[in-house]
Amino acid sequence: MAREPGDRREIILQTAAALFARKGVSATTVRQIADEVGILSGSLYHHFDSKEAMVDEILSSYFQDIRERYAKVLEQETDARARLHALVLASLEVVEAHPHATEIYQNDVNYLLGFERFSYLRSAGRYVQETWLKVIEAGVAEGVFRKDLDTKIVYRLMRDAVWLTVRWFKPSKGYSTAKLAEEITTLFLDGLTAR
Amino acid sequence: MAREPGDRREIILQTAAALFARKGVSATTVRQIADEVGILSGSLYHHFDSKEAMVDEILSSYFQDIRERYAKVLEQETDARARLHALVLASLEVVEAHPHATEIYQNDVNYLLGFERFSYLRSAGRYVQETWLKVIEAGVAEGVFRKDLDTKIVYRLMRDAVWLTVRWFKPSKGYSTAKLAEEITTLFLDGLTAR
DNA sequence: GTCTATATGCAGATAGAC
DNA sequence: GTCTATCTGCATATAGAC
Repeated sequence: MAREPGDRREIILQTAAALFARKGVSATTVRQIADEVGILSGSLYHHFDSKEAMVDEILSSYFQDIRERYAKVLEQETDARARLHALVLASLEVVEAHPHATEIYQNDVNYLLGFERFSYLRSAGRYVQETWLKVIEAGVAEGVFRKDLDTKIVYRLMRDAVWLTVRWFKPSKGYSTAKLAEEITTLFLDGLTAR
Repeated sequence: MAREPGDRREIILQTAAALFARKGVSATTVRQIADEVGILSGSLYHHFDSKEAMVDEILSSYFQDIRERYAKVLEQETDARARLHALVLASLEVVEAHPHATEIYQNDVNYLLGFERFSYLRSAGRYVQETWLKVIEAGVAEGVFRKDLDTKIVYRLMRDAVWLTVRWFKPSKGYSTAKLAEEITTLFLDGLTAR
């Protein structure tokens, strides 16, 4: 199997992402990344300008994917309950596709926002929030969702519950991402109380 | 107002906690801590053995407080719904009392678990999980909570939603910690769907 | 594309004067 | 209890040979 050009670069990026996710960006050294790839640290700079450039590439493509998937959800679904479920599922699929990026963002946003180059993370976060709020507020307006809860608080609770699944959920044959999406949706929509 | 002995130490610890919470433990330097306190970095070592010793003290007292509050909840409440609500409220009160420690733990557990001295964080996390699971499973056994959801998943979703409030919730006159506890409890128990 | 070699700076930490 | 002064090591990053 022939290796594409850019393959090597991709391996470095994957290795770096795994380390950033596990120990944090700040605590991960370029030497550790190089060691794991099997080259010397100086050689990394043939592929990337800096450690931050690696993080940047990881997170940029991450948010690009989120935008695309969220846009599709808004296109395809109209029913409030179905839309919220689709948003949960799309997010879990993003987590599955980019577990390292998700973890890096969740753990290190505060740190990264200290760098000028990562200020776009603010607008990326805002976009996600606006998408969820649109769906939740439409549901409330239609009378499908409760009016007595603060929509922004509902969003934040769902957001943290959904994205933090990255820390403990690994899809398996017995328990798929789709099944987890079902469980999360019914918990938040129908509640834990037996009827 | 006379300053107690140990006051200075406490100020250093608070300053360090705020920095650790904002930028992460690894990215915070002892010099930054010292600067903010208004002394030189070397002087910190009169009060603490190392940077990690500061983190240790912050997190130890944090989990001690959690244990005490959780024990009280189990003592005082017996009804499943009331117990779950009390657990939510107790956790939010811990967040309010130790916002920095909460954030440090949430953001940096993975990194800290890389140090031998922080391995106790594993058992601390286990204790919290067991307490919640006890309450949730009792509710299911009593028929008050649904039987068709995975209790461990329900726990993890609630856990992340509750503890991550530290990132966005600041109690105010118009919106207290108690009110947020109500909102979280009714969302998880009764669901978002209008009836 | 990787290596050798190295610049440069800053990290955590210590010893002893004040 | 803080400062001065400093050790030691490791961090990111670069230049140029191979």
